[in-house]
Amino acid sequence: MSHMGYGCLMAVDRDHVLRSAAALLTRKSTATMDEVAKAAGISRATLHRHFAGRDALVRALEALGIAECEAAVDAARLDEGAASDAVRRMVREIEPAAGLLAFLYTENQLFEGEEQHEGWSRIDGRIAALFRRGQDSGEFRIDLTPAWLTEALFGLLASGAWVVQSGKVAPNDFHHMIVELLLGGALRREES
Amino acid sequence: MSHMGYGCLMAVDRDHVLRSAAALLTRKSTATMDEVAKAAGISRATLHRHFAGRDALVRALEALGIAECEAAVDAARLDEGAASDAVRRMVREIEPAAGLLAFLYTENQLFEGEEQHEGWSRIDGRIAALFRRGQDSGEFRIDLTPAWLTEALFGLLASGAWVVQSGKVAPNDFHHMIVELLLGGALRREES
DNA sequence: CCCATGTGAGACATTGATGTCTCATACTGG
DNA sequence: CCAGTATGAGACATCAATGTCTCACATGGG
Repeated sequence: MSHMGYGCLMAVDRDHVLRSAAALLTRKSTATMDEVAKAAGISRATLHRHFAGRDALVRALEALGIAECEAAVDAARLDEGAASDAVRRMVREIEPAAGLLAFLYTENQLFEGEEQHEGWSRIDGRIAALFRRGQDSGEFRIDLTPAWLTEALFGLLASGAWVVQSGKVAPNDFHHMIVELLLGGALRREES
Repeated sequence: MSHMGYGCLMAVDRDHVLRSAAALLTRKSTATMDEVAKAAGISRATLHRHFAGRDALVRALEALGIAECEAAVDAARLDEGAASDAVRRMVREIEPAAGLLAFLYTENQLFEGEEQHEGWSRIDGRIAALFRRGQDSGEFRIDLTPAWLTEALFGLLASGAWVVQSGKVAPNDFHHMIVELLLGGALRREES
């Protein structure tokens, strides 16, 4: 059926375009629609048929980022085992999306007055709940609020993505850098 | 003398415009030149007489940020006393400029191909040297590189500025949040 | 074979920000 | 009072990105 074929093809292409745009905008956040189209291997006309304008593209990327974040949070099983292990699993799962996250992180600074997507609130809530669980179990310190720890996590993910992209640190160190700084800090531990 | 008066007045006004622009762009990084002018209480023509274009304005803001950072680093006396105390002093000194830093932090993501200002390299180097000193003295752990700790510090400063601006945490908690997370991490300490 | 549909290429107008210019006005020092 | 100067207001051109449209081509199914 033409309708079936149409829908499937569009979906596949749309996803491919979205991935290409994410990869490009992660590196150059001011890329033109022409550049985005070229990066995806399609013409600007076709790009505009998929996403009616740059705004729609960014919104779609935001939705993709939210979906990947939520999937990562699901896969990390935040309510199982030690809270610190859950944090490690989460960073591990979210690492492939760190570049996209970094792009959306700065892009969100533009959405000044507008309310942010509901999906972010949900993800923020789930991660904050994990930090709160760690505090209740005595694993995490209580003088750093869950809200701040959540924000700091996203900030460190963005910083990590950029510092890896700039070549200052090896991609393999990404997970260790983020997790160890977030959980353990820079000070040397006496124990262990 | 007209020349004297001219120079002095320009300098004062220029600094005032720069501060206003920094305050506005910290909140709305995409503000128009008209908005910047209005925020400074001058006309767009006069703004353009001080800074020939948005690019020049951003460069001037970058120079201001570098100057304030360097002054903060100087005032913090990074090579005196315990490294962790030096970090605390530095964050304390740099806190007033955190908003401007956050703006420049995202703005630098646009300068893709271009080489960054030499001033940043100097500041990065001085801060990285502090972390290295802390490692050499056994105060800091050695598995987190000074380069990463430096980048993470700037990332946390930007995150802290935004989270305070959004009202999610109190401004008074800024210093404690940044320093304690950077130095101690989220895990509870057994000692002390 | 023929038609439908997606696509690429390009022309064209629009829009928003910006750079530039002129002119009238207010102030300041001599 | 007068000259010099900075300023504000606004007009105007420019420029880049974008939205929109048309047309030709290819491909795939009936």
